[in-house]
Amino acid sequence: MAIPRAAKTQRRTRIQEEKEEVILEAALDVFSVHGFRGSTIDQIAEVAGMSKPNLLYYFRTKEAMHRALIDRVLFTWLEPLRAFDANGNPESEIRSYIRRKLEMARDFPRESRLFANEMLQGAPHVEDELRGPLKSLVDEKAEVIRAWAKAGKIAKCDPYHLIFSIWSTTQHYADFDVQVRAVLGQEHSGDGRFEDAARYLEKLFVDGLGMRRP
Amino acid sequence: MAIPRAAKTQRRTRIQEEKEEVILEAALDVFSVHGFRGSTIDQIAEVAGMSKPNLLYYFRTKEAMHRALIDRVLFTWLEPLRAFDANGNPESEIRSYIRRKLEMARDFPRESRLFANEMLQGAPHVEDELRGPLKSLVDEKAEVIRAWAKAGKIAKCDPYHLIFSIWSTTQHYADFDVQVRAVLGQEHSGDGRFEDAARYLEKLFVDGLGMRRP
DNA sequence: GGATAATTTGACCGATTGGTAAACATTACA
DNA sequence: TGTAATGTTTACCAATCGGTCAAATTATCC
Repeated sequence: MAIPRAAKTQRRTRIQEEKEEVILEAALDVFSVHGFRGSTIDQIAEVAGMSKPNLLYYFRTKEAMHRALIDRVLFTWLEPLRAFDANGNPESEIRSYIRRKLEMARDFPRESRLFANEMLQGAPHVEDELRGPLKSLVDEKAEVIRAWAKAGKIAKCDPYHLIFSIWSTTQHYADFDVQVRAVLGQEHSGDGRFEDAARYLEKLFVDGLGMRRP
Repeated sequence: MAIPRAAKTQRRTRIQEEKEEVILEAALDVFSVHGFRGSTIDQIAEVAGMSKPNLLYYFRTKEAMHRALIDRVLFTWLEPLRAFDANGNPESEIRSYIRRKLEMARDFPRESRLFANEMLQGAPHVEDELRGPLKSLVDEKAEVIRAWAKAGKIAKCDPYHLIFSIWSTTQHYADFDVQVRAVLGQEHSGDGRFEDAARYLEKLFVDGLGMRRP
């Protein structure tokens, strides 16, 4: 008797772990490009190289697949912000945050697009996470930045909009990759644009925080 | 005999103009949220308040509707960049460009999201426009910025990444509106966040271009 | 090796998809 | 006002959608 998701034995089989991995990988491919509504189980099944009913054996619904994907990605996505250190040097913290975010845009563009799609649609599946854990984390880091400004370590600025602008500029290189490539032309077809962006953005934000002034 | 899109007489009827307007308005509502694949003709028809076959009388296919929408929006969307004046004062040009882009994010968020959706999907419908007209316009304005830098009016910087960063930061307030609202909390439920963003971004970029240094 | 549980698949279902045909209603214009 | 063109709707189509079911196959463990 087939009981999906191993309801009988609480432990997950080796096959389960492997197949769920394959499915989520395929789902990331599809969802990140077409969004939730625009993606079909058949598409994902084809990318995953298995039959549709087989997919539905591991994830009972399309929503369950999307949910699992979002949950997994959400945590690792906030990793760089979490690593933002209150005790560190402001300039190097800002620099390394930008660098890390750009590396993620370069190495995990699908994850970035998955979130972008979700945001564009009004975050119907993750609004709670935004208002809860995300807001808390941002509030905490905003307080750090505010404290730096109060201590005279950096110029005064709105910490929330600072964070927004770092998010948007870095993720832009993942989400709008086609546009960036089209505008830059084929001479930047390698990963050079990420290094150029890193140089430009680090300078922009460091100067913007007045950390380079005497 | 019904011939779609007035094939016989070349002129467009009053009714045609009105209905096509209504349809494109509804299509913008739907496409901007769900993307091309995720949107259905029935959805658009319901928003437009007419029957599905009636929609298809004016636009023969879903693609034709999307195409017409993109074409119309594309032109007005680049308006602010076109207005960027080589003979103007660098600081005020940058400032007003940022302000204009933020106003568009505030007043035309659907148009912004429509493009964002298209970019996320790899620009399957507009890649030619990106490589052609868009790239030309950006190349032209980039040259202006480079000339300013050479003349010592602003600090040296990569003009392409400067433009990218202005695009991304401003459009962020349209495309990621849910996230911005969630993080800022409900006390910023009005349009105040746009004014805060304008203040922050103008300062960031003006400082970044060294225009405030002695 | 055999029993038992876990996995996989083909056939199928009702709902929804983009789109059509033709009848019906309305408008514009002589 | 008559009539031809334009506009609208009902009924429908084949394809695809998310998802189910039972049967077949494979892995696991004693």
